[in-house]
Amino acid sequence: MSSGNGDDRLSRMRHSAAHVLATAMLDLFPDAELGIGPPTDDGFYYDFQLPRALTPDDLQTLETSMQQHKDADYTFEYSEHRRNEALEYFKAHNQPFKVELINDLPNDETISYFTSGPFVDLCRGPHVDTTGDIGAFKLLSIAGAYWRGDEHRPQLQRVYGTTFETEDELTAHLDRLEEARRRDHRTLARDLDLFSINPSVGAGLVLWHPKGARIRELLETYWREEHRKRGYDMVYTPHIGRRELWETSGHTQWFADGLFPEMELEHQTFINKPMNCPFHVQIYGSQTRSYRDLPLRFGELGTVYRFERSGTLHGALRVRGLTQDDAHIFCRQDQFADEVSGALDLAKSVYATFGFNDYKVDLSVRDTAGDGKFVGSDDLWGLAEQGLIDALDRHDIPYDRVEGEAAFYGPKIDIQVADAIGRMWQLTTIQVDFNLPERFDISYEAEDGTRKRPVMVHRAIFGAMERFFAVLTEHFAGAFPVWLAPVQVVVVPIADRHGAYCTDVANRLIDAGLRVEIDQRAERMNRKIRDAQLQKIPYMLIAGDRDIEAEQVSVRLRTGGDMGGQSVDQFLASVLPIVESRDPVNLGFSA
RNA sequence: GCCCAGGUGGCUCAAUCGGCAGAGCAGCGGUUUUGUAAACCGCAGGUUGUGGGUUCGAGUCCCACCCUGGGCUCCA
Repeated sequence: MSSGNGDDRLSRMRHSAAHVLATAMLDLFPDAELGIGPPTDDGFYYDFQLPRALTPDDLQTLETSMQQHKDADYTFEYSEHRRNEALEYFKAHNQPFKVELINDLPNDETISYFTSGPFVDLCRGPHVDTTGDIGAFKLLSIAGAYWRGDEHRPQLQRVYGTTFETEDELTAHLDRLEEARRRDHRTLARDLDLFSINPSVGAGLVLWHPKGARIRELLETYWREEHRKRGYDMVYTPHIGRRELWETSGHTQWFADGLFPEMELEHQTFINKPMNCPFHVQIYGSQTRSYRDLPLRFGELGTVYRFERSGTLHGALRVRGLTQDDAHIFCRQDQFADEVSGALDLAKSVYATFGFNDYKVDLSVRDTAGDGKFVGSDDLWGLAEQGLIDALDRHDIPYDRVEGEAAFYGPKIDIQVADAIGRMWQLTTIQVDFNLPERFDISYEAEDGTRKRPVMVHRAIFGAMERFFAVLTEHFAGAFPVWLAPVQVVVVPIADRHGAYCTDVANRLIDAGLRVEIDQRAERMNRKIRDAQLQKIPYMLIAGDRDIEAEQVSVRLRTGGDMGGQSVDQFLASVLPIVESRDPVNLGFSA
């Protein structure tokens, strides 16, 4: 079945390829039990229960067999069947998963098969006409997957593959996968000495090395500047706090799975904070607030700890200790749409700074079912949702409404950005919360002298420093913009006798505020250039006899190319403006 | 957590049937003083993830644990 994936020709091909994969699998293992085999966004998979674990060699065997079934050019034939007949057929063929699927189909649903040569599958279609119409295909990987995504059900072996109309398109897709591997932040982090994750420290806990830390510091400075401009006040709060605080906030109830174990100290129980909000609420509550004070915007780069299951950890993208670029805005009900709008504005401005030109917005709301996953009254949820919609409309931002994905305390806007090779990353989240103010009983004194409840907006723009840094690393493939590059310039003396001149050049650049290294190693210039290239240092300034004679340096860019001789002042005049403007791509020279 | 695949100097990898743990890069020492992506010679570097077991003998076989990776959202 391909619902939700479109019925276009490519999806039909992929869905059909999944059937051919199952055909080949039954050749290899006649006893294979079939799960499901749908098309996906860029390929297809099929799940199987098999007598033994698949090996990478099996993929080759399966591909060869698939090619034979494709060449046989079987017609995909559609047929309809009565429920009893279908149940008997799949029972007789020892396909318990198919039997379960049929049993779960609504009574009025038509039960249909698609037959292609020797293979019959319970399937709604659609398919291409014949197996020969499946384009260029390739099997990619084997993975475990629970039947119906439920960890309490049997685990099947999933084979992933992909299909494109032509060999060229398939090759291009495989090249994209290769490009993604080349950009992997875990590899780049080691090669560029940015951060490490060390089992003796703990899984999911990031150690920032000097170069990574330098980038983080620059990101944080930028973040603080942007927030101060927009009326945020910075706060700091501790890493641990009393458990009661989290009981009040609801985290011990609603977020229990994510909490690190408790610590007992002098008859009090503490936990590592999984979120910063209760602390910020305490700061709000530390004095009587007037309607005139609102909105109050408290920002913090707050490090929180969340227990993530070991299998879900991934480099710096998914970790157990993360620093949220968090803020909580306390405002009046009539202000919160403005505040959400302001946060959207900030997000757009931040994306532009990093060259993220494309993004997608989800509005996550409650299930209509509700089913006890959410707290708070219907009225408040309705108000919150309307405020988010108003803010999105004000920016003319299109969005998808996602039912059931709201936070337990309120609806939210999530933004995914597309990186340089088109992959989507969830960064920003903006959440309205009528619940915490209630639970912590915070208020402000209104114009009419009554006590009123403020509304809280939680929001993170980068999301978390660890994750954002990983995304940037992959987005830029390690070639960070000049303003972020840990080392912006390396000065390369051609021979030892040029060392003093190079030191002088480097000092002038450092005085101008650039991050500079001199490569004084007893290596040839070619080697120094190669190493600087591999470190993706934006500028190499080379100086030998000719340069000293002309009181110049020879400029080389990491993008390749000798820019020729320049005076240090000329060089600074090209580079300083792009550092100042935080240009995401420009190196300041036309190559 | 679960399934599968892995874990051998800092990194990338080798080691036949269970029989002396090896190479390149990085590092260190020396020689070379160089014009736009890797100079040359040498040295050092290991409790093979951890713990246990089998064996005359374990990187290799068995058990447990830890960590890393691919997945566990797409529902005929």
